[in-house]
Amino acid sequence: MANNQILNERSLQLLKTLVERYISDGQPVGSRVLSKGSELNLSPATIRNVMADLEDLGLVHSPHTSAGRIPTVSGYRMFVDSLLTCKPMESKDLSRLHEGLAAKEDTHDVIGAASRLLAELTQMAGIVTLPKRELVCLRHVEFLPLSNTRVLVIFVTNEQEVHNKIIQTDKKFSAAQLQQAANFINSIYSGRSLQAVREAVLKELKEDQQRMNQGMMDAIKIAQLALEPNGKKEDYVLAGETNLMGFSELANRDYLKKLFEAFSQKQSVLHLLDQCMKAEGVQIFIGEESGYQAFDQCSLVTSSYSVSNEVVGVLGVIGPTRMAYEKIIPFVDITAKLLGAALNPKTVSPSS
Amino acid sequence: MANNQILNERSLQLLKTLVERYISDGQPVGSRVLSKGSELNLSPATIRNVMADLEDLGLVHSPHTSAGRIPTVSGYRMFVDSLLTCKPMESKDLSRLHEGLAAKEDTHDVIGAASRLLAELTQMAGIVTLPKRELVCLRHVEFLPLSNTRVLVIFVTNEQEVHNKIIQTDKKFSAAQLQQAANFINSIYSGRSLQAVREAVLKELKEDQQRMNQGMMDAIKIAQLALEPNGKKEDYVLAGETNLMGFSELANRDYLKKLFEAFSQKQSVLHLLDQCMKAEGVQIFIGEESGYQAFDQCSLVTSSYSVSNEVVGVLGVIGPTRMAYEKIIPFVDITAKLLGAALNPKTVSPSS
DNA sequence: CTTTAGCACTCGTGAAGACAGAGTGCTAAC
DNA sequence: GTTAGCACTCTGTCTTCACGAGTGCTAAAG
Repeated sequence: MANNQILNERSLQLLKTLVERYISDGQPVGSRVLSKGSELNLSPATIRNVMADLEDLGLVHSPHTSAGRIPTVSGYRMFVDSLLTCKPMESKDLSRLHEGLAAKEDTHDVIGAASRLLAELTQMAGIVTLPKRELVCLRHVEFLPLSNTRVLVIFVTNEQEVHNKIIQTDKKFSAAQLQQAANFINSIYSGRSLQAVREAVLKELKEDQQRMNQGMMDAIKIAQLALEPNGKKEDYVLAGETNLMGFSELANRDYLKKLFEAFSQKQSVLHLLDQCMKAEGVQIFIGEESGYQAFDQCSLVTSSYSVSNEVVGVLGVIGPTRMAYEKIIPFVDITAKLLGAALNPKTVSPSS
Repeated sequence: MANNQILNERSLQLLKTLVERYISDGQPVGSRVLSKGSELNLSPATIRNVMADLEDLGLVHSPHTSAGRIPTVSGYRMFVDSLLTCKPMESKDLSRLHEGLAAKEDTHDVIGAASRLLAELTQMAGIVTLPKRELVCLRHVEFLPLSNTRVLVIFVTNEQEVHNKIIQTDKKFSAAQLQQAANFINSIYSGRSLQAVREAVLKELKEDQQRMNQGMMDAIKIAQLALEPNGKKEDYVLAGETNLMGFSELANRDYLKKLFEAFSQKQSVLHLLDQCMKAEGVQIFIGEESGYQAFDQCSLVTSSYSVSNEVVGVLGVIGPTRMAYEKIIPFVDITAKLLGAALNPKTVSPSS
């Protein structure tokens, strides 16, 4: 009965116009409007038959007997995967995007700007993960003594980012000793990616202990502690969450609460975004597909972004399942590319 | 008619129980419950007379003819200022607060923890401003060359905080020159408050140009740029905003949207908190008193917090006007003191 | 076999009316 | 000054009713 064969050209065409119609109006679509709205000249009665088939296949459903149909998650999925015709971005938006991402000093500022632009131009929520630190080059490191055996580690990556953490060493070092250690690390490892440095340091620790003097040993040990995968996991910058409060389909107070709690918990969002990181190109979660209750009324359109051909983060847009996918998808895609470009290290300063 | 004389002991007592009752039940309070609920043995009819007086004075009002009374902003104000009997904190909460603030490495972690505790223990929203940087001691500064004439400035304050910014110098410096400049600044100014350093630097620039060699001049100039009041204004950490979505009096979707927009705009919130900074001790804004539409359904209970007897920030709780002031006020007060203590610089490491 | 017209049926919405409950203001008595 | 009593008012809830929209089914037409 629910044979796929039944999905002939005509049914698909009707599903497409139904979804488009529902996205633009937000009302369940009845057979009458569909009859007039579609190119095919079919009577409402015929359409009703087709709709019944689509309903059997789980692509649409009726909120109640005498309402029109609305797409189910599978319906949206089919629409997005095979029926959608993307619209090019409006040039107004494109130039807004360009100017918004230009002329930002700090990486964090660029990320924040991207997030805000995503929100502003879609009128939904924008989200951008901070670029993965691992793949970024070490430029300079600094160790400062705190009380007892605690050491403040500052490292500068790429051009402009500064990170810091506090480590516990197993013995007490003076400022001078730490300075020396930092000099040593800088001279050897500066310019390599953090990941590469960590691996090199671990290798040193295992293999070549004989060859080194005490100072070098200390330096390596401190470096090893400093580079330990950070407790602070990846993070993201969210913007325009409040836009989501305007959508009637998300208007339920309890649901909104859950959603916003998920945003501030961060953890489930990060997990979702992590999945998107693996896939190249635009990735879409529709409604329940995300697997998180808090998002089952939302869709998430994401794309990973890259710096020097290496995927370092994800950005996206969160909105109600009823969103204008045909505009959002190319928009997210382009924004990801522009962000990657904006983050690309500029002419690196000569190191003297 | 609206003579203050009319506010005799009994009226005040009734206003007090009315407010208490309304705070605990959330329902307009009628003369019958008030008659039973108050110590004074008065009939409902008498109470109605008193209520009419209170209404004339603008301390209570009726949502409609046949509902009870609810306090107005002035009513709350009078309650808070002269009628309130504070309850001591529950020891359970107190110990939760102690343990929650202890054992945090980073200043930012402490602030975050404080904010989360405020939210958790009150079931409303907690807010804490980052400590003012101005009054904090410079410990170490570092200059790194970027491309062209841009210099990355890193400074470490107190024990554990690291800040950074990028400045434009008027000529190009080599890494070595910058290193020298940093050494110079560190040796002279380390240990003084940022504000003091800025003043000293400006003074040097104006007065003693003759006495210095080129290197010192450069160092001072760079320092001056680095210490320029930062574009990044003060900031705050908010927690538990989502708790606010649970209150029926804030349940209006448009209002919630405005409120959350104000939170992410930050600017009006910062302005409010700034006012609280000036006043010692607990400060309260009830409803419209804040002067911001977005908060006219909310109350804000704040207290400034101090490090080494110097006010450096503000913390507080945001909730509906109908909140348990008698518990919240001492709670905010104590939290502020504990936060101040937790931020107090511990035994500073010998700078050997 | 597919498409269409016709019709009875269902469901949600909004207006209108009835009614109980809560609380008031006023008046007159204590 | 305080209280009891009473008429009045307003809200919230429930029911009823009519309406509109849209369906599913059946039977006729192509």
